[in-house]
Amino acid sequence: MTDPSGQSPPRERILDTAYELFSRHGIGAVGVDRIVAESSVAKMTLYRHFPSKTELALAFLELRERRWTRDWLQSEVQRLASTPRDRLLAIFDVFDEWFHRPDYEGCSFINTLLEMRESDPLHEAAAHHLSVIRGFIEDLAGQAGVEHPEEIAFQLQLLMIGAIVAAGRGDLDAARRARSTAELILVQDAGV
Amino acid sequence: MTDPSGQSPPRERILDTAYELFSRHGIGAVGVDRIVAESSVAKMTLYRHFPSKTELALAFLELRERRWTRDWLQSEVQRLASTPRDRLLAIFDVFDEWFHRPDYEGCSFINTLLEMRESDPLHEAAAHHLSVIRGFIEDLAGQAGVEHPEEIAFQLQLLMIGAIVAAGRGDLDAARRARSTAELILVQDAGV
DNA sequence: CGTGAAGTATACAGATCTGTCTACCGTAGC
DNA sequence: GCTACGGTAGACAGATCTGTATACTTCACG
Repeated sequence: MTDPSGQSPPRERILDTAYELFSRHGIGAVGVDRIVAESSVAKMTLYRHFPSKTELALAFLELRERRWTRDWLQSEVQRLASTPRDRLLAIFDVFDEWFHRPDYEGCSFINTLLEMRESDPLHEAAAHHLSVIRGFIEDLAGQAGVEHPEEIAFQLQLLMIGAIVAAGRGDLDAARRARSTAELILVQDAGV
Repeated sequence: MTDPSGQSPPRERILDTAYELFSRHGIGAVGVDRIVAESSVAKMTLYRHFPSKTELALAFLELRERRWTRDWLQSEVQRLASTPRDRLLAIFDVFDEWFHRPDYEGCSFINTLLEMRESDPLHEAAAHHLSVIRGFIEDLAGQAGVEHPEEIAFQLQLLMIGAIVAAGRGDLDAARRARSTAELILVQDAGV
């Protein structure tokens, strides 16, 4: 993991630094030079491991999916609730905690999707990572035995995205409020 | 309006061009030089009317509120439906047409909110213009006699924002689908 | 007239960005 | 010991961006 001098290997340091900076400030707003400086690495080393900034950003989005989507969101949802149905609602409890962090950074997938033009590989990648999240919700909905898992997942993700943007505007209680509409959606499906 | 040679005054041409480019490509992605070129104006003329690019972008957001929020969204909603309650739902019909346009450009307020860092005047301005839209929805909700107009407006705007981002990802039917949850929210309020 | 304001055309300063090039260093493995 | 490779340090090319400076034209208005 770490070499004798106590440092992680260069590729790992680069990606870690890119993760911190890209997720906090956005991909476009962070230059390669800053990543090089803050990861204490030579510029040539970065370009040896990642042929372009775009490739580095794609690796960042992959890492974001592992750390944010899987190791945080999915993991917390499963920790907080035990039944699939409760877990669908727990998404909004997890979001509530997230929004209230003093260093709330927003969703890199939404930010990247909107920052990059269509046909940009980063735009496509962000869209993909968002659809992975929807797949996760759809799985939960399926396990919960709802009538139309795809539809439920779509509607819940609308609320999640709306809440994330609202939180970026300063509505820190957006998740708590979105949760009540999420409940409504689940009740409605059960009633059909 | 137009001078003898058939051209609008320079300030108007600049703002029109900025409107087209900023709303389609985002503020950060469009340089002052391109606006200068496409509005057939000298660079000094632009900086005579707008002291900085930020001021020009603020004027663009104001214009966006007039053209998009007032002259298009509000106007279409009132044209399509006659009762306040129907008008709340008509928002999503108007969005449906919007999303299906081949040149769907997204919401400049959301884009700017996420593109600019907090404390940036453009971030604040975008947040303001979004709250104006929520005020419009809240007014309609009040006229519709719902129990909690502020809450209804908040929830409907969550759906609107979620649908706009989903449309940016390619879900062109996001508005039509969001509409059904909007109906649910209104029914729920009526039932309390 | 003739004066001053507004517009034009263009060059330029200064910053920043991505990506490349060169020269050097340390070390692991043969 | 030598070689090959990964990393370092820093300069640099070339593009792009905001904003300014300069010199010329046009035209309304007193």
